[in-house]
Amino acid sequence: MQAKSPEPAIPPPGQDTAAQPLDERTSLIGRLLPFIAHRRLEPGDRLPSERELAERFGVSRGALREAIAVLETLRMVERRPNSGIYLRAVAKQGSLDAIVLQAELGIPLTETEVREVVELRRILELQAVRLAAERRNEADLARLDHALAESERAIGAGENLADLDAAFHLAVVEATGNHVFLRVVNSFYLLSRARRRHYFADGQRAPLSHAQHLAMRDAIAAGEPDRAEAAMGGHLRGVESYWMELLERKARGD
Amino acid sequence: MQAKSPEPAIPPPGQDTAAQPLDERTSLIGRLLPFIAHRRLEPGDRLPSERELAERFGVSRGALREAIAVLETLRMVERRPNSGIYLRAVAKQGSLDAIVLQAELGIPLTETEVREVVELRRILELQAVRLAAERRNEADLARLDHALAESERAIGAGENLADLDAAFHLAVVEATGNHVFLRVVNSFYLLSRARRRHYFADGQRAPLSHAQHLAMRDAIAAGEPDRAEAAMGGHLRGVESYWMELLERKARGD
DNA sequence: ATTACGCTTGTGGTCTGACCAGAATGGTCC
DNA sequence: GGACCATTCTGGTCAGACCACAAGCGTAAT
Repeated sequence: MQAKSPEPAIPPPGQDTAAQPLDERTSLIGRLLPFIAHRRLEPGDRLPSERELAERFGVSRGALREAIAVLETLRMVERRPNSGIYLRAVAKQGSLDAIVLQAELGIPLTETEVREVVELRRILELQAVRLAAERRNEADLARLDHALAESERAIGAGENLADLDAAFHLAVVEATGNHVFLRVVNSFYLLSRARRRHYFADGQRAPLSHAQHLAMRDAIAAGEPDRAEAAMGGHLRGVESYWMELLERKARGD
Repeated sequence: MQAKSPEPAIPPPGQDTAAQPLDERTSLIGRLLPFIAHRRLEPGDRLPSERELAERFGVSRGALREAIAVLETLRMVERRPNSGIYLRAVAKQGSLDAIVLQAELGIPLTETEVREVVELRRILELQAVRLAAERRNEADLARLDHALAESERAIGAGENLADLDAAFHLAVVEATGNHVFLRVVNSFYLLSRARRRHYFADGQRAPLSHAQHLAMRDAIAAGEPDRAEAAMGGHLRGVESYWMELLERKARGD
């Protein structure tokens, strides 16, 4: 598994900007979201009709409808037959994947969202690593070791560790045996992929992270939830401090 | 907020079956999923072409594409231009909302999924109620009290408490101040809506649940995370035993 | 003035048929 | 055997049309 798309391997490994112009073809949804946000529409407000939106964005109704269907499944809008398309209370009703989609479109998380994601990730992963230590089986350990071996190779080759780091963490969650758990955490990793590539662009971080992963693996293999949780806690603290510094820097004016 | 669609209020309050014939118009996705499952396609396998699928399901290519776009955003399939539509490793890569969608389509959760959802819900809500007790503000308490008042009224009127119960629990999560947290938990409640209506169809459960909610509210208002967590833990235990009994009954042959 | 009816308009939902660029394929030629 | 090229098939997109239905509005009857 791990990464699926080829991708330009590693761009100029300096940084990934996370704010690329999104090609020139800017996916339709990527243009719809700013449009909605810019109009300051309140939840419950009606959007322009499909025909009007299609014309305004210079696409056919079919393409527009496809985009709206996606926004509907993410619970951002609601389509009422013979009536219109209505905005929903995104913060309360929107799905986690709505944020994932925005991230994939290059729209950065707000400061609040960053803090919330960091907090929730800690909650989930601390609990996951405990359960993993209690339940891991041979296949789980093999997955962990495979991810670790791949990481070691990648570090030696100077590759960006972002995806392999994710693979390890997801292997931990998978070791809980709870696949719904895995789905949720996977969304979080998709959410922060761009930023995590930036995180690991600093070559110093990869070896430290890897060492902490090794400690975690041992605790899991030994079946010691407390030690595993402590290891994960310390590991996350490092990542979280990165995020917090990022926010402070942005608060000071980038 | 709470419920959005009218719905027949409360069907014959005996049970909700969770396996309705899905009207006659059976949404296209609701037919696509069984088709994929029935063909025993492995992750990575290619689906028939859009044209072929459209013909097979008796719909236009546009309608078919809309459905595929939804499945793609839920990370169940992957569309590769000029190549085909490919199945993804749903259990590992699929989104939480994919399960929500299935539930809304009337497809019941597997036994494994039920156990996983129950476990994850406990993890999330225990942590949520702790944070709520630490951070709640006036607006949060007002939301909790509003939900409680509505519940009291509904119990008196003999209405099904499912949605108001959800409103209370979501108000607890909202009191954490973490909106991403709220999104995740909200998905869980959407996921089990039908079953929860069945749960509360037993009129005896509503008053007990309400009393437990009151205790939780007090602990949150008092700012006592431990007591709040204990209250939530006991409350969840009741719900979980319902689910486990359901599974056992199904295991014995419905 | 008030009510009841019916037409017009606008909406999402759907279908048809067509074109495009790019991959995948398979054959041909060197 | 390997490089090349034409054909086929794919998703992606478009334009134009029809449908059922809700809402609004005007008219007609009360």
